Amino acid sequence: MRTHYCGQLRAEHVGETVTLFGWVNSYRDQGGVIFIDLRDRSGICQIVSDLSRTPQSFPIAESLKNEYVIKVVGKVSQRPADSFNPRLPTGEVEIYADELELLSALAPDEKSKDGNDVLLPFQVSSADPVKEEARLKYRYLDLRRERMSQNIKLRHQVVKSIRRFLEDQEGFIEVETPMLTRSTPEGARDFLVPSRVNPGEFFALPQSPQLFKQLLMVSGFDRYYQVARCFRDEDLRADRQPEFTQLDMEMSFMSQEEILELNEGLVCHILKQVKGIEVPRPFPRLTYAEAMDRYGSDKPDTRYGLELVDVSDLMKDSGFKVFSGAVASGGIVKVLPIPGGNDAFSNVRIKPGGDLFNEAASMGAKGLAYIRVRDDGDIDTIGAIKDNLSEEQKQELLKRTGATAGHLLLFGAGDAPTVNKTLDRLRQVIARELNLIDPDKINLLWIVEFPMFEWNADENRLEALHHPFTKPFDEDAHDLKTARAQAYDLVFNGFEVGGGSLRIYQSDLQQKVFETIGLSTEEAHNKFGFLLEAFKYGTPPHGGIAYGLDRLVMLLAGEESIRDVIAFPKTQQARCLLTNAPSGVDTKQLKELHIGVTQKPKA
RNA sequence: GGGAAUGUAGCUCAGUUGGUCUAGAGCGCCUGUCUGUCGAACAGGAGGUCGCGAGUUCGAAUCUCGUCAUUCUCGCCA
Repeated sequence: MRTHYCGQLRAEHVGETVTLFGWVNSYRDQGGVIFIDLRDRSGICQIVSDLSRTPQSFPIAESLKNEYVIKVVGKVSQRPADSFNPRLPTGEVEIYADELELLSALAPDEKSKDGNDVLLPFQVSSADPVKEEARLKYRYLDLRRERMSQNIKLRHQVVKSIRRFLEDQEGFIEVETPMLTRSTPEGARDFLVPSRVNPGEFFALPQSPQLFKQLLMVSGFDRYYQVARCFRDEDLRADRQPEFTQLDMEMSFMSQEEILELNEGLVCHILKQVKGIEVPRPFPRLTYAEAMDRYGSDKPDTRYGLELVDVSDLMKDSGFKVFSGAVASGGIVKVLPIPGGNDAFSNVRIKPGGDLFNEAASMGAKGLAYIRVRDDGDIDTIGAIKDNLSEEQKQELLKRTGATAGHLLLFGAGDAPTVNKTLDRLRQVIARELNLIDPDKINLLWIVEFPMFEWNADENRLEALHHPFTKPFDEDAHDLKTARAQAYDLVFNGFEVGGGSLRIYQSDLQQKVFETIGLSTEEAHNKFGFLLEAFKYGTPPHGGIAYGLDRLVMLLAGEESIRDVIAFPKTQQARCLLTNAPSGVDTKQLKELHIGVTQKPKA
């Protein structure tokens, strides 16, 4: 029976006989004495087998290799003073192996000639980078490595601290909701699951437990939470997987203010418990309008400045047609002022074909105008701008953008969404290049007062920005088209880690919202009939929030992809390299499900 | 669906304008030496379908086209 984890042993254990189990992390044969670094999930400790002191374990010690699984029984000893290892928490002690038992060796390499070679796809005990393909194929080995092991343990700590806070401190009740549910309209594509029992019909995997958690409020649970798996069949990104985890919450009888306050408490609790970090409260807030104005984004990274400046009014009468034309056709002109940008960014990079130009173009910008402020305070730019800028306009521009010698001003001109997207992107690219981002900083802020709706040009209609159950501010309810929603997003260093809203609980208001997005009563009943029905029987005012747990843990772990905080993630092609899912299935299975497939699966 | 990067030994990479490349290095692996190492050291050794398939060429890791995989990204997605 194991008596300790490897990483627990300290000087206080000297003299005790311990039994350890673990993997050989590294192995150093000195001839007459062999050192083994034994690893388990808690850490590493040094095992010694000595020809003179522990002759009975020596032959086995000699036969060990990295990643063998062994059992060790031995006495904890103080290390000789000159061989302490300060890099290991257990570095003051070592265990003399009275007994060594090999529990599991490595299989020999098939290509080995004498059958002696063993082969690991990559080194477990080293932090050297390994290509992601190999890491995913041999994920169980990748998870043995320090980095991933830490990340998964951190994830556990985060979830644990969430449960403690919500359950013990705030009285939340965890309720599970179905994984087999019905296809939801709006939003992302569903993963469908055929029903054998109901030929021709399909379940959908939940994109989120949204409707169920509202029903739980109708049921009177008052405070619900769930660590919920969600599924969306959309293309992947570094921060998007087809299955991901939300911390899902819903509360009754609380105002937006109260909900935000409780959630600040939650997030602070997590940071304190997991990282030992105190974050000042209340978190800063930005309205959606202000965030778009100052940063061009509803999830701005506020760890650095580089704020945008709207100069539409200044440029509307400009002789430079790109600017005046943009304003005349209802668009805007905004500036990204970059201190020191004059030296840092060459014209080649800004002009067509340059990387900054390409960044802008990828977001839909047609061009990238610029002004350089020289050391003597005069400006450099293309003739078309310079010739059409009066001295007053020039001075006003410099004043408003705060531009001084050495500044580079990058301009976005056109429709507001494109300008904002473009300058938001450039802002991020440039901040990274100029090292303006302090990686140790944690900036949390709420974005509030989202608009209820957003124009969908493709479908030529208004669309709910959050979802159609979001409650407008009471004072805005008379004109829903322009109303602000009681919705909020939590932004963490430029990532949206959470978002939620108060929900509509009056059917007449809900009806009006459906009308506004062009949803007929009949359609609404087809899609959400069960929810609307539920609301007939006494519905508490309620609201909630959902956190992207993977993103939150990613940020806390300092990783750049949620794949690095998910034990078994998918590749960007939505495949699992470990199990080789998805795969074709037997025609027998398909027949039972009443499914015909028109496409042959990949071999 | 579009754009981009990458793919050479188990891993990480180098490989110039196509020509001693009969493809190298570090780590790992194998054999050996060594009684205080801890990124062990030292000596020796094995290990390659240059992702795959066509093409150009006297000659291709290198050029062209296609294809597959991994990643980033636009669209998409809250």
